[in-house]
Amino acid sequence: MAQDTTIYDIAAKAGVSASTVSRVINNYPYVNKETRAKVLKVLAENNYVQNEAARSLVTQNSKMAGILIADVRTTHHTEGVYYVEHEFSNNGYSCLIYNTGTDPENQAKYIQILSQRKVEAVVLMGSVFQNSTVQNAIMVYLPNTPVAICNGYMDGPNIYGVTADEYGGVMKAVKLLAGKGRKKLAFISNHITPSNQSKIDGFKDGLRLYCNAAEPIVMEVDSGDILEFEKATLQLLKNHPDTDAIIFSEDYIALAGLHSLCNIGIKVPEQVAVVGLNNSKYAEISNPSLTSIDNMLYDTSLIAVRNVLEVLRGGHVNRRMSIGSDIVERSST
Amino acid sequence: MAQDTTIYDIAAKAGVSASTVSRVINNYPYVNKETRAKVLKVLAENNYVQNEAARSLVTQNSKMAGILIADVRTTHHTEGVYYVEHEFSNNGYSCLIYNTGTDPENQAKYIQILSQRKVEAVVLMGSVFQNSTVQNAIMVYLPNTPVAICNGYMDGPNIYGVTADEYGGVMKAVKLLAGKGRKKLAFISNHITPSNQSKIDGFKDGLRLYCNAAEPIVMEVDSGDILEFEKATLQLLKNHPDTDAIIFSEDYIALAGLHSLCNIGIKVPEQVAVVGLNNSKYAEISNPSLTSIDNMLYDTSLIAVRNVLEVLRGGHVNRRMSIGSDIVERSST
DNA sequence: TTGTACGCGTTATCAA
DNA sequence: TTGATAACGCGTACAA
Repeated sequence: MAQDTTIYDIAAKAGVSASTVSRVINNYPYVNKETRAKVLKVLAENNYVQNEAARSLVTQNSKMAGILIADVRTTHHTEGVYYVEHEFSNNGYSCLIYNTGTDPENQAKYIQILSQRKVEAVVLMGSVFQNSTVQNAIMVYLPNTPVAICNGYMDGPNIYGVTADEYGGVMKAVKLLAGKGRKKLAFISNHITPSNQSKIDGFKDGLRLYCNAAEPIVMEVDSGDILEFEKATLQLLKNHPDTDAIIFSEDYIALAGLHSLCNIGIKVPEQVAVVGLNNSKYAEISNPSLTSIDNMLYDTSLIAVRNVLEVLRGGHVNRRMSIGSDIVERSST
Repeated sequence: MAQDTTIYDIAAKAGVSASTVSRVINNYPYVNKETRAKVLKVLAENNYVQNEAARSLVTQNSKMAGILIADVRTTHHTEGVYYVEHEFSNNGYSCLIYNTGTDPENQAKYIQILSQRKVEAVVLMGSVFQNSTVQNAIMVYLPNTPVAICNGYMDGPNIYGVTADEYGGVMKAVKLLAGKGRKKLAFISNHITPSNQSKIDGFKDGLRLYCNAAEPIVMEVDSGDILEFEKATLQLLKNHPDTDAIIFSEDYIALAGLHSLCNIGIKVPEQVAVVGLNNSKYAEISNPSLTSIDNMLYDTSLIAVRNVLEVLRGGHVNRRMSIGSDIVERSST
């Protein structure tokens, strides 16, 4: 905040009224050509910029959108933030971003903050936001604001979910591994979100279908420390030495697993096959490169933004969308 | 935007005036205890939330900060965004984030947008923003707003730079490699930013000091495609088959290099040592784990925010700060 | 084609 | 301790 020049200052210097200045700024048709030129000149000379707070107040639209993410550092949704911000930006919206953590109460707090900031649309990055506390906060504080949730679904007249079929993706991975003769498959997951739960379900159902209903070995490790996943991998092999394939709930932890396997001299994929999930950019440059289930982050993110933008335009959008999820085979299987 | 309840609605329901409601909301002292209780009750019953736009307009402070980053997907500053947002949030500020790309004109455009949104502080993530176009835009559009630049420096009364000593960090790496008997060192860099330039300078001066002024082999690859860096690594070895150590300007491209070396059967570190830069979380789980120069992203990000927050509090802050940069040795050297 | 007057939802200054 | 009233900077009927 400074010695900001207002439309009144401009008006005075141009010898017109404030409303005329406003008309010029907003490209109103019926303004005298010379008047417009004169005002534009003064506007430029003074580096005038509109005060968005004032504009918002009278027009009742903030041209702001909100992005909520648990933690930009650790979730693969980080890249999604780029697509979402970029698309909003291209449509004239500025994005407020918040790292909310995984606690529903805390997440709900940010829903309220978004309402306070009068954002016109919201995108929730990831299924961590798929919980009743958040759902309720939306009902109370943002009942008329289109809210999209990436990789999740919640019931609500203004909530638009778009999910990747991770359940089916993991099943495909199981099928692939079974087809390659793997007998003893395991699954290692981090923090249980709805998304991770459906991956686990896909794993179990996959075993039933493709592995003669072999007993599902599933490890859940709820930790932010990557070392814990290296330990878990080793522990898994200690408990089940005949494991010949491991599917991880995320590429990042698959890489950690790969690292610990390599450390104890286990050959990948000869002895143990490894599958990640996200198809992140790190999967293709790891050693060995990582076979990964692609949960279509790019597509789900983009569809999420476009859905809320379409709703803002008054269009109709399906409240629940899902897209297929493929597997990208590389050297680790 | 909806059927928002205002302080007038609350006032009416509580049987008091709007100003009293405002006083309660803002915790003014001289309000009758029972009046306050009554107002608070009505406030809660109606899920009242303040309109920030209106508040901003009269108080002349937006409680918003701006974060500019070239591309959250591809710069290692992504993690910095977390620290910056988190710290701002803890101090009551909401963060507007924009992906600006590397074109100075475009970056400057966002400076203007930030001014329009009346942000109270700005953090620029990375030395890509260290250019005269941005510097000038700040002078014109944000002359009184504290601006911090992470890993860079620009002259200006309200610009606060904090850099890691990457020059010295790379020199240390050269020293380490020379100490291990490496004779033929090379450096591969991506897009030339001021930061990358100083890394290259450190490389050259390091060779002069520790490698008997060996001729510096430097490759610059300006591409967003990671495959180009794999190719560059192979090309380097073709042109200089006796290369026995490569320093990369970032971990991510070092990992790509590692991958291509591995692919053609070159042993790391036996035949070629590899050093990355950033000390990212991927360095410790790669195969082999990656020796990396730590440019203190956590520290520089946090110092950047804290500097602008301190300025907002009226405190004095050095406009130019630098912190040491260490090397973390792992299996790749 | 232009200017006047009012309102957006708050906080701040007065008087009472 | 409380309530009018006037800003904050802008957009927009309405009148001219």
